[in-house]
Amino acid sequence: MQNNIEDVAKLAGVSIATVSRTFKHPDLVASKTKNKVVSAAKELDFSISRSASVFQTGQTYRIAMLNNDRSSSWFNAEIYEGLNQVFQPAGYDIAFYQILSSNERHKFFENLPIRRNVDAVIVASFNISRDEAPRLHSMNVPIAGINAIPEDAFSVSISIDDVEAMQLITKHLISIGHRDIVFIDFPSSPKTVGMLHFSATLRAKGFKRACKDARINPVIIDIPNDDHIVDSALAKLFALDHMPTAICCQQDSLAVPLMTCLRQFGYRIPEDISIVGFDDIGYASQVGLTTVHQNPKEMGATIAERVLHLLNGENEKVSVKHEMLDSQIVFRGSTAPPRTENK
Amino acid sequence: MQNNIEDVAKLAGVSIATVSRTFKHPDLVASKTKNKVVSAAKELDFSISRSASVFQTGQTYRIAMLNNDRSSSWFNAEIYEGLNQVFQPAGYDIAFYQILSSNERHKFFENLPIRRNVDAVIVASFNISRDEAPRLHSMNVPIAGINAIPEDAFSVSISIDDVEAMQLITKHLISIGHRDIVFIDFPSSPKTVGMLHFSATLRAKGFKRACKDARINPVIIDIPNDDHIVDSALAKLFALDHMPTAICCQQDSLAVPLMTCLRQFGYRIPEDISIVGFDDIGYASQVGLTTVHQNPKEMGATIAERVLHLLNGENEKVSVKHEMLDSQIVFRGSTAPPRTENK
DNA sequence: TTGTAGGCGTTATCAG
DNA sequence: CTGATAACGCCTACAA
Repeated sequence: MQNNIEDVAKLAGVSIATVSRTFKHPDLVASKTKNKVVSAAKELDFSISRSASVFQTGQTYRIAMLNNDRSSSWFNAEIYEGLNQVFQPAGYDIAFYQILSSNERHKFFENLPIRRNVDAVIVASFNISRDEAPRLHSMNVPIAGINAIPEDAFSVSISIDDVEAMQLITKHLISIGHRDIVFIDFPSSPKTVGMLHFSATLRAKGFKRACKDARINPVIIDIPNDDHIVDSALAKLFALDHMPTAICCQQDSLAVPLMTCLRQFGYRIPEDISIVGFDDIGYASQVGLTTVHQNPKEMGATIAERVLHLLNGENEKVSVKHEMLDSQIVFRGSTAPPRTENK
Repeated sequence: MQNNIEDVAKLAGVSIATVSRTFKHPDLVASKTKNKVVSAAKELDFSISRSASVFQTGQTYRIAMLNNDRSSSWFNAEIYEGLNQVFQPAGYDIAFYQILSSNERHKFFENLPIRRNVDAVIVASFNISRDEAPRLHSMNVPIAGINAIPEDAFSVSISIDDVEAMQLITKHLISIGHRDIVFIDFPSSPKTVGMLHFSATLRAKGFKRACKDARINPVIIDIPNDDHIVDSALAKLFALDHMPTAICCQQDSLAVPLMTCLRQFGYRIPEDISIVGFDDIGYASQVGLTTVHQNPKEMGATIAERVLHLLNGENEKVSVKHEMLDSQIVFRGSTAPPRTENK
């Protein structure tokens, strides 16, 4: 049904080796021969079968991306896009492996279904444990980390400093006069204890540090990370004795709708309440949210390039094994000095 | 370096055929033998090489997803997640092909690099032309459509009725008394003329129909679909003689931040302005946006299941070739009768 | 229930 | 620059 390399060879009047070379090493073939082969291929609607060549070369041209969240989360979707941008042209496919429960996690590392079936692994935003790292490395392929720890578990890695970033943006609030600040956190649910996500913990830590430095008592509101984060957050905020003058959100995806809802209830932002987020998702700039910028798409693309170098044996091109990106705060209209200053 | 099936066979004291069967057809192997093989495999850290078995069977276990937008757009990320949810457990990887320019598009269909290299193609939210359809089908694999036309170009397809949905939600505004409604559209830019996206066109059409039926002059604002949609929209709105009493947005991703910004400028929603969107992204419920619900994740999963049936030759299980989903409007707090009614 | 052996389509080696 | 041929690792008749 599908024409193979032999059919093309026959039609072009050359050997199959020449056909193969025409596509894999065009420079080794006389251009006249090349033309014959190419037009024969076109006539027969022939393309090289990746499965066959991949099998022959021993590579798989598949990359695994490991994560414990939905592939459609802002962070993952951006990472995926960055990876794909680099890997796709190089002929690699990316398989997204979602590991939700610690049970799934255990099974995954136990059986390692990707062994021999991927050329590299990208671990995105989770911390792998002391015994999982060697397990991954036993596959003998590059293991890359994006916002993942511990760094020394990876062939290459890139991350932002969640602690520092949240500390800095909290300091910003403190600098302009806020002392009544609430941090809204998504703590680990029982289901996710010991699970992969850790940025949350680090960001809370950064908030606490900034408060401690300023001798402020850190107020932290815990809400479940589900579809009702805004309702939960509002409920807990309204339950306080008084509204804080500033709110620090774990993520923009909470801060953005929270802004809308607070305004709906008559709170002016930033006059009555300042609010900051974390991530700099597209909406943040549109609604004027002060936040910490990160660019997961670029992180994905960067890591993909490094991994590609490793796969091509160009290890010397990977000058940086572990890159820690600087925190960038983006100041927009959602923060201002507290009104109480005017008293 | 990596142990192959022969090593396992040797260690387990069986033939390679038995090892192969242990993994592919466990029921054909005596459980005692199976145990030997499994433990030998575990000892040698062996897994079946997908590349090799895939090659042998002639399948590729890769699925192509074609689209003309970023893979990280809400719609695409959701579709991908739905597809992956079904395809991943079945052993298929999904490769996302982004076709941005009509030049890329032409090249893609000309060379069809995925020929022989994918087992199925998923075409998401674009219309393929009369000559592209047969080209795709010449690959002899299932071609599936999600929000794509023409329906008869696909082996299976699923879509929502963009025209009807936008018509209905516009009617809702009209029913509660609005006659001064603006539709904010992202028309085709010169770059994307003849390109893949068509929902935009259909939604605008639905709006116009509803207006026509009510003998209202449709007011349509065109803005470029870039990173500044909210600014662009606001600018054009403020440029009107007067604010409309209701705004119809092409997508929630415009409506959500627009709500925030309008509130910031003192407009009360829904008292001063009603606003509706389209998609029902996560934020829509959080900020209380009346909108048209669609669930691309589910659409992806549904199509993936149908495609899987086709791939398994279970054609009889695919009872519905082309499914048109009902439009569902979700009424939330962003719409109310216009104030002018009170006059 | 298990073993033998041929073949899947390509690439790489080596000779010409 | 081109051709012949041996792998690559697994799967599946078919035979035992």
